[in-house]
Amino acid sequence: MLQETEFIRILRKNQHKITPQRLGLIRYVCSNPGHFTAEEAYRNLKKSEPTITLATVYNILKIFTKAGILNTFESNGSRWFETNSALHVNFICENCGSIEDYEASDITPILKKIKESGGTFVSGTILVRGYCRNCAKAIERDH
Amino acid sequence: MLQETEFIRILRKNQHKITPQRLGLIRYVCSNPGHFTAEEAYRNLKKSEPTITLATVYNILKIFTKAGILNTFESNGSRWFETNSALHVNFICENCGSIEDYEASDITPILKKIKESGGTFVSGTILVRGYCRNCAKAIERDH
DNA sequence: ATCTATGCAAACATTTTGCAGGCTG
DNA sequence: CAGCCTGCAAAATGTTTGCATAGAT
Repeated sequence: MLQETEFIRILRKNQHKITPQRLGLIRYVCSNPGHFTAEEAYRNLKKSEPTITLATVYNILKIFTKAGILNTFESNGSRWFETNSALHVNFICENCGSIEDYEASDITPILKKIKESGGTFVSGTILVRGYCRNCAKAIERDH
Repeated sequence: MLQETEFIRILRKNQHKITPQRLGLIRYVCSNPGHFTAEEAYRNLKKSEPTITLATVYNILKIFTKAGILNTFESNGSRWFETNSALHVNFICENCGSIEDYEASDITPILKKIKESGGTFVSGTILVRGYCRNCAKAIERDH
């Protein structure tokens, strides 16, 4: 996987050591390109790194986020992570909690305004709430 | 204040009683049109309603949000509220924590895509992180 | 009079912290 | 082998819950 070596490169550049736990998380995010919480990553990492603790996962996730490997946002009482790609819409279903990505190519004008007023962009998240197709259908049926 | 009677109307329509605590929160949000947490609202409401508790504030905030009076999002470990206006950008400074609004007139195409795929829109939040003008300047000075 | 809302305290969930020992570079 | 990282336990933070009483309609 190309991304794996790229992520290692980024970590090394930022003077971070490549521990088995960190490598495990890199592999997890490379093979699970969706959204996940610390808890989910923890459960998954335990398979390859049985001694790992949640605190370590939080620690690693914070480092990865600062390094720009991950993007993070808060929703439904916990923090979510995703591989950091272009600014896009996270559509969160109010019923089943699923998170779905939508492209948002038309966002750049917003960032321009912020820069014009002297601000510096670091990261962005667009959260849209509603009911996903499946839940919208199910709710309609209940009427 | 025009909004005050409008908010009361909305609550009544949804079968919610107008208690002094709720009226206090309505007045707070009408006269403080920025962003606030439950804790901040609590501190403010205590002035006029000294017996109020945080739990009640949370309760009221949830009701107001469901009724569409408030919009809510999570950031920096806690939940934020704002009077629900058009979908806009919340620019959050990573350094000082300030939240600033930016217009986002060009968002509608995104919602269109969600509707086209069968989803139902409820609410949306755009969070952009970076450094506000003041902090960006200060950080630059430190070099 | 009815039924909902408040106030209180305790529970809960998530994230952070401090430190001793272990491992990477 | 120096310094950063992990694992552990405990603490801190923010939010929710259950229940008895008070209050709005």
